[in-house]
Amino acid sequence: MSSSASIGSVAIQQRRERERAERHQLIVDAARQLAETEGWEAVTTRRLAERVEYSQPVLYSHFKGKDAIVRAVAIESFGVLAEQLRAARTAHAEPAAALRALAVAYLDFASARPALYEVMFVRPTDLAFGTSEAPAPLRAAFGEILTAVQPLAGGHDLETLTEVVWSALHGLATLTSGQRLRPAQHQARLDLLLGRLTG
Amino acid sequence: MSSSASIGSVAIQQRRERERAERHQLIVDAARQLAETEGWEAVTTRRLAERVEYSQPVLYSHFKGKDAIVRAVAIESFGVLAEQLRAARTAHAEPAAALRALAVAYLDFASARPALYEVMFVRPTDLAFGTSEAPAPLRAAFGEILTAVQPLAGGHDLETLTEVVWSALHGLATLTSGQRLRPAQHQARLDLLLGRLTG
DNA sequence: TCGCGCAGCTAGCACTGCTAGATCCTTCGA
DNA sequence: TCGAAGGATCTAGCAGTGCTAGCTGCGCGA
Repeated sequence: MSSSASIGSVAIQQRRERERAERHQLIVDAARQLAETEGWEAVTTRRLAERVEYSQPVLYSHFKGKDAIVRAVAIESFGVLAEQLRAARTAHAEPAAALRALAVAYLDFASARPALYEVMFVRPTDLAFGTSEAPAPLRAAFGEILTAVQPLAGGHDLETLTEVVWSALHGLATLTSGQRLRPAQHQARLDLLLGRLTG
Repeated sequence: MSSSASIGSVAIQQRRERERAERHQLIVDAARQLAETEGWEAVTTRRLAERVEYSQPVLYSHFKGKDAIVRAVAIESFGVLAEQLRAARTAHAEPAAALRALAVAYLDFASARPALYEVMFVRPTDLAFGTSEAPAPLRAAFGEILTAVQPLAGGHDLETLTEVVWSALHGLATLTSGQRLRPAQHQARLDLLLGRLTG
């Protein structure tokens, strides 16, 4: 029966694509998990292959190289961050409170998930940012900050002010993670920053 | 003649120590030069050894490991940055102008010498910072920012405000270097930041 | 001038990212 | 039902990494 045979081949191909997609995600998950528990220097192709219970070359049938795997983790993480920023922002009606909650959420993400923050913002990557080619989760994360800043922009250019706010948060996040700021003054710094930038 | 012999041995030992110190500096210079021209991924022990015209093991008689060489470059660079910040700050009598010049000098350093800035502030290192064990050039660099901020601190805690200013500059520096901010708005961001933080 | 001590080298280990080529298993057509 | 074709997967290996054990030969002191 040629008809059932062709139906079968389509179903089989679909199943294969589904299995491939699952394994693709398995690799990304393993990389993220390994990085979060042991740091990015522990993420090697051999250890990754061992985790997903396949040989190394399989990784290269899914990704062009190790960098592409790391990039996939980064893009996924932008989605997580965007979601958390949104939750924090929308939990407050008052603009100043919303921005503050968003800022706290941003810094919490950076300190709670340093490996993810590192690969998203610190490690030099060729991820497009400003352009329209930037991945959607990435634009979403920036959009969250922008939305929170908007009601407080006053006479300033919204996008410029957003860039400044983001830069300051990023600076606080990375210097804090590098233990270069006095931990006890964490909240005082944030208060001072937000009070001055959007007072 | 035992006296001349012992004098000779002292002189010889001094010469050896001098030569060792010169070679020590030669290694640090080679590492810095290699990093600035080809990036830190090009700084390998083999290429470094080739540059200084010795075999690899010689590096390990001077430094505990590759990390120690990189750290030496970082510490040296803190001295350079501190000097440039000082020059910019002392060139202006008016406090706001002095702080602005210092900020511009900071961002210029980051963009003109990205490899140095990276190893000083971006790469995760175990360099002590807040403590008194921090290397002198490192404390000097922070002190320059603090001195420039001081006249404009107003009612705020000086050290906290300095940390915030530094964080914001650091954020601008790293996000700019990663091409994540709109280049054309560079000056607008700095104006906005300084105006708000120390207005 | 001789012998010692140590500076510096050669060679190699265990690891890295990545890939060529062999192998086996699945699927399809006769 | 069976053989052949195709592709998915693995083994083995390359060139490079940081680092070190152990040999060698030179320079100094007596």
